[in-house]
Amino acid sequence: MAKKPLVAIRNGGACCGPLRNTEIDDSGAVMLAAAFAALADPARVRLLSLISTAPAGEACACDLIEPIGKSQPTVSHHLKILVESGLIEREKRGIWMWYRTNQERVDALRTALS
Amino acid sequence: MAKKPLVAIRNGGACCGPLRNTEIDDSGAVMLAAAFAALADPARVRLLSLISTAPAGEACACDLIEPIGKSQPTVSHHLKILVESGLIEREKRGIWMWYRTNQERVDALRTALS
DNA sequence: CCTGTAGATTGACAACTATCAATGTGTAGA
DNA sequence: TCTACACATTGATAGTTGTCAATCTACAGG
Repeated sequence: MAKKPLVAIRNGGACCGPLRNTEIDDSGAVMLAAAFAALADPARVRLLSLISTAPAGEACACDLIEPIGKSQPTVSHHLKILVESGLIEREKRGIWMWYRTNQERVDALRTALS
Repeated sequence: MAKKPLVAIRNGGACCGPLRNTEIDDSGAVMLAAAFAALADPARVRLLSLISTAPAGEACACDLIEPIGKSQPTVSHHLKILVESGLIEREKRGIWMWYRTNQERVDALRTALS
């Protein structure tokens, strides 16, 4: 039976360092996975995009329902998941609910993919 | 009944542009959501991390089972999901299966969060 | 060929998710 | 206070996901 080499045969020493420098521990993985799960639905990806590109970085819930093309409770449900993940925040003004991104959290995800 | 202003009250004109410049369309959102779904489990986040930080950017499946702490079929299942998402690739050499990241796909995710 | 090993696949089940209709809650105008 | 509105919450249901035991496939050494 062949013995597995300790290091991959390809690129064995000459080239490129690892694609990431930092190993992700277990609790970090749980947090990252929860954030990625919040983006694991097309409706939520589009909601984050709509909110991020909205004027002044804020969007009213009333302007998010029609472009998503789902029922109002369903859009509200997706917004709640995004809020609970920390990727967006919400604030009530009058009868409208305004949403904006939490850029710190989004950046944390981007950093994890570096 | 109050009339909703066309633009958010906060930061109304003076400051900062949108957090993202590009609106994400529906088919793009579906693809992005599928990729994020592949990272929506702590085991898969750790697998991607382990593979990315492995020497020469490659890791043997046999070295991935113990650190994940799940059964061999379960780890194989998670690796399959990552492969099908396009975030990692695999190659058989002898009796071992070697995994490496598809950096182009990972970068696409990072760009989407910019 | 036979045998041992690496790891993928199958089958089953419990846990979770997306969706909508119906309903509840809080706000503003009359 | 009554009414209309914006949006959250509830309840129900169909579809999806994570997990492991058991099994299958392919490779290498003898």
